[in-house]
Amino acid sequence: MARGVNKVILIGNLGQDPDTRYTPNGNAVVNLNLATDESYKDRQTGQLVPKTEWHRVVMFGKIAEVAGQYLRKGSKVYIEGKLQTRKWQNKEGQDVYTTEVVVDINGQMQMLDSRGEGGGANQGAPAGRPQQAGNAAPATASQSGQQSGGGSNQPSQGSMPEPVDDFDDDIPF
Amino acid sequence: MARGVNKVILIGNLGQDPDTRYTPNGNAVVNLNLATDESYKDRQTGQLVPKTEWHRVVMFGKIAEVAGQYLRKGSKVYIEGKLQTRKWQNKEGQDVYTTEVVVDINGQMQMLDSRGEGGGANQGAPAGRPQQAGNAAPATASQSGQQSGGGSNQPSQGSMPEPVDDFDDDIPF
Amino acid sequence: MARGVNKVILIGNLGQDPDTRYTPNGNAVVNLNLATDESYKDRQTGQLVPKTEWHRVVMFGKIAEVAGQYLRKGSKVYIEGKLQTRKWQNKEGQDVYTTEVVVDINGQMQMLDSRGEGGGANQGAPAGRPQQAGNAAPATASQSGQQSGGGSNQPSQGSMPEPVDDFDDDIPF
Amino acid sequence: MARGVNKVILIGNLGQDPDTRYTPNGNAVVNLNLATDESYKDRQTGQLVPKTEWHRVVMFGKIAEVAGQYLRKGSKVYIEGKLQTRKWQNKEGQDVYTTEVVVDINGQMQMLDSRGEGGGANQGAPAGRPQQAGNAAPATASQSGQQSGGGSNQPSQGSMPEPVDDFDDDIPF
DNA sequence: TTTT
DNA sequence: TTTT
Repeated sequence: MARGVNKVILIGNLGQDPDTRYTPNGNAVVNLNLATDESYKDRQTGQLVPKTEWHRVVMFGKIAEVAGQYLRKGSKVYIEGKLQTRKWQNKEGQDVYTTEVVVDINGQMQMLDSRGEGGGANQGAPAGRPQQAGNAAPATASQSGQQSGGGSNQPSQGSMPEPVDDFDDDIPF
Repeated sequence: MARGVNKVILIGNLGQDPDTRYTPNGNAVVNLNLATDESYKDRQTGQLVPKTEWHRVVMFGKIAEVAGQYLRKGSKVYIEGKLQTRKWQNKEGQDVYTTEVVVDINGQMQMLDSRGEGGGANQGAPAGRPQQAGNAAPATASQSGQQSGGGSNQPSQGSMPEPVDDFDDDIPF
Repeated sequence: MARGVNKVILIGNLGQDPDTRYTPNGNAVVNLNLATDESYKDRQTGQLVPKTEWHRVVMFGKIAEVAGQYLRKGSKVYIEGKLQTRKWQNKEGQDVYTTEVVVDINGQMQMLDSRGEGGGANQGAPAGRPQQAGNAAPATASQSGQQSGGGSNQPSQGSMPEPVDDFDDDIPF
Repeated sequence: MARGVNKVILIGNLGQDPDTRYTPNGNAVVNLNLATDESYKDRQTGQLVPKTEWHRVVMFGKIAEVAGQYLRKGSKVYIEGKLQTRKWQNKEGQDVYTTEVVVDINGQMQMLDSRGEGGGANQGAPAGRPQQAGNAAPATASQSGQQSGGGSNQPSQGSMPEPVDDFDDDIPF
């Protein structure tokens, strides 16, 4: 239930292969960087200037499993989720805020690489939506009705992947 | 034009009165903090736990003018915008990233306090949508077709309000 | 699961009290007429002309129960659903198509009459969101995770309310 | 401007090549049939049953031109528009209502066949987004800020393509 | 009438 | 920091 609406809809491409982890309960958690492109007219030159916006996306549950298995660097994807800002401490002990698009049991994902390669897939890893039998990937994943054992759509601080250790420096985004 | 989709839809309440500024060209820029509420069931206790998400919203152009004039602390509002992450330096010279919901010429706003007071309005400032003549506020503002002089929908770094000076400490969010 | 995206988002007011029925399984089905207003500039006169669009909304499950109980004629509401076109026969045996916004287990509803009356409520029926204890209505209803007994989100022709009988003439919309 | 929100977001495939026409002012008007797929679990059999929903889409202005030029039968596309129900008379003089998704100056379109053929393109007509120079199609089209000469986003009855003549029988949808 |  |  929610008093208010908090909805994000993105269509973009993955900057890297998705990062898949698992909670202690065995629930998949996938982190993505998604690029959405836009171009605007420069006031001075009148030129059309391309501008890429990067989005940090976190997926839980069944959608995370599908995303981790079938999305690859360059994959085009539709996602629907909600905005969430997380507070954490960097090495200097300072508060840092990271805003993410959370795709949980109420979210949606749809792979949009229906025809051909996902682009830039690593060493034989499946990209886009492979056609071979026994590996049929759903183009869309929604989690409504799912009984996600660990309540992954509202993870407590403790069950979330620790963000600080995942990066080389203080800036996680 | 855009290659990709980057859309945010929020319904929430303002945490404070909006902060209105003007670019050198005289275009209004309004900053809001918007709360969206959600509640989730705690795994341990089974209790319904309320959870508030705060969103930093930046409005440009005509929508900004309407928002600055009619929205107040507590006002309920629908907004449609896009995600944008800004990079800036804090006092220690460290990179800091702030994600905002940008409501520009392509965005939309709708005031939802149609019946009665907006709540918490300061010293005589109009709140909600007052019915008296001569002060008729549009409940909705969209900017499509607007010829926003300063190109406010793609502000260069230079024309944006300097974020660092606006706060008492390093954390702008 | 879905291959494709089919999403409708509306904020509008009810033209009449909601029409609540029940399936043989006891699941609530609510029909609403929702008005969204828009104004456009007339080419000839340059005048701003108001234009109201009416939407036929059908709600299932828990959302339907909440809607039937708390929404009234004039109530302002946010809904999220999907488009669905139904084919039926009128008295002359001709095929007629009716497009509806279906709010089922994947949809969302949020009442937006938080302050004051919902407007036009009939004889003591609760309108908007009444404050009195024992009658606390959720402002928002989402159905994710709900185990809707009768599978009300994909009703077979047989379990749906018969559309023809509900109206005085052939035109159900 | 709008008092209310009326938004439709679809990702689907075209059932046929788009139907392009022009208003007396020379503005393009494109009609599409868009399929969105969904599957639901049958109550009796427990089987996953596929279900296709067909949407009638009408595009105006620049988006219509791009759509008419680059979309083809089978093309996958993202569109954002608004719901509109039109009333007209069939041959028997009866009122008929047709609900369409209108993509005008406030709408958006994004072609999603970025990699490879659009599928089913007719005799050499460009499908999907062809890569060859001199034929570069924008993957996305938005019309905000556009000064559409004929006010195509709010067409009067008179300037719209006459629906009755376009079909073999009384049912246009 | 599409798509996988 | 909001709202119910």
